[in-house]
Amino acid sequence: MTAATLSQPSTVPVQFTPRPARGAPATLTTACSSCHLKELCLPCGMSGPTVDRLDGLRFARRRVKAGQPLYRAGDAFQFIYAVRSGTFRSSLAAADGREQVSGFSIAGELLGLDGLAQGRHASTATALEDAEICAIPYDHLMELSTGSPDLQKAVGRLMSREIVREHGLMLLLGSMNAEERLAAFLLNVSQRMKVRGWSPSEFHLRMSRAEIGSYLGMKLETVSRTFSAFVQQGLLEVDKRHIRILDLERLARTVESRVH
Amino acid sequence: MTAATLSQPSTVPVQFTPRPARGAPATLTTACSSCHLKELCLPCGMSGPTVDRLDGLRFARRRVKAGQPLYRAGDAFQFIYAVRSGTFRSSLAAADGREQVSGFSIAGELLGLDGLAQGRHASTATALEDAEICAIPYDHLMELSTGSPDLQKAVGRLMSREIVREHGLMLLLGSMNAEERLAAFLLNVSQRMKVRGWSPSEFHLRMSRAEIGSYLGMKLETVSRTFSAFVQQGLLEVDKRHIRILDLERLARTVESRVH
DNA sequence: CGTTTCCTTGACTGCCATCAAAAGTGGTGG
DNA sequence: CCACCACTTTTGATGGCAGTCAAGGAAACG
Repeated sequence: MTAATLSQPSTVPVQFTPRPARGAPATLTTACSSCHLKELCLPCGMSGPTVDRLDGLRFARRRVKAGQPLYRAGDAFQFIYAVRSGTFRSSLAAADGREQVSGFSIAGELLGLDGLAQGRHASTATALEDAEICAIPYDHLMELSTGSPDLQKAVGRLMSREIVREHGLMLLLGSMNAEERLAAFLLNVSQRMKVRGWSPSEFHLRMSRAEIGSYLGMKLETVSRTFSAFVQQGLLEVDKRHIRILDLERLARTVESRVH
Repeated sequence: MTAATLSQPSTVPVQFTPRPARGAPATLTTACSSCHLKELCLPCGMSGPTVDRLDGLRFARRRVKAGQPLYRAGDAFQFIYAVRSGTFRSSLAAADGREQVSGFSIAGELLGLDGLAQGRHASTATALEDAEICAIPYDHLMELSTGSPDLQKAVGRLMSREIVREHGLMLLLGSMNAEERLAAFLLNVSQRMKVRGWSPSEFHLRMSRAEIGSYLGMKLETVSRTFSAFVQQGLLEVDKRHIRILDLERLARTVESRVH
């Protein structure tokens, strides 16, 4: 529920893209059932036979170089993308040119679902480091799921998951102060690292202070100051973008420490 | 992308509700094709034959009294709801008990899609005035759409629309000041009124200043002050919850007037 | 008619944005 | 190797917007 001028990219000159195949000219094809990321991409209770069914779906793999867009706001919606490696930043542009980061995606996560509503992507997704993705043709996925209630439900859950994710961000943006925001961000990153089998207490952030700030609704200086405050409180060790969480529990309490 | 503690209602004691049929014991059933709201509920390019197909779907109508919940966070997800009349407030609860309004729904709009991801609703929907809704069994809708690519796509678009809506709210919460927020809110209400054939320049708000503030991420006093400021600037006439927009265009410029 | 809830307005405070400067980092080419 | 540049990050000083606390009035309710 916001002014149309904010949420619609429709005022932007349409950039229809029969996109020059960025990266690989010959696209590899892969099968989901043999992918080592399958529990991450499709964790919504998809069981054996349903995953097998997914193998009817052959999709393209593509490389995206650091700084390159995977898709842009206004691009025609064709694919949903699964990140195989690397990190992406999704951002929204307001009518006046302001831009805001709306999310980060790492290996095993999906992006691009926002394009379905309008037939065009509402956001721009940019690689923060060299990355590799699976491009899943949405039409094809729909065909496959016709007649497969399981798959159909799984796709629905994927979309709903995105809605729930944004719910959390709204809570954050609407009612938290700087320390709570950054703590929530770090805990979230930590948990996603953990799910992937990487260390939940020590990781390398791929995004700048400014990008974190844009995502969390605060200025880059405030992000930096808040990192420093956490270090002083003994919660973190920070070396530029390398983070080590020293006291996860106290960090978690920070999020809920609305004094009032 | 936020801490799990924020977005998950899973820490809340499960409130499974074989809900006492609130309202009507005997549920009326209706057909979509004869509903005067059908262009509002399902505006995503659903054409004649597809709507006819919807008529295989018979669903319950239910009345909800002002102040009563339609569903609560944690309730098992069964239905998506179409508002026939009245207004609903959706709200999220953080782990520490803080609550935040995540949206308002008026006649012709859908709600409840957030429950799909977890099989339980993530938010609570409460009637702000006496209301009437259609409860559409999600399982049944899925069955119907199996074998109907059109209907399937339409459902997908509905979900995506919700994602895009939340995008707009994120932009608002992340980067606007008080005047911009309230202006964006009023413009949004105005447009939704217009779509429904009601006056876009004069309407009655069903929610309190506190609820508007919660939704926009500001305190009720600030909402009140900002209303007063708009009145002084000659943008609005305000009589409690009755609003008349005097200068829509200048109000729209307010939203984009990031001085910067 | 009393009680409660909602709204408005005022005074003060505090958090974070803004402006500014300096140090650190990485890449490029002489 | 080092000079040079562009960019990121950190830290300090200051100011403004909105939060907080408080009080009074208006409307709604039982």
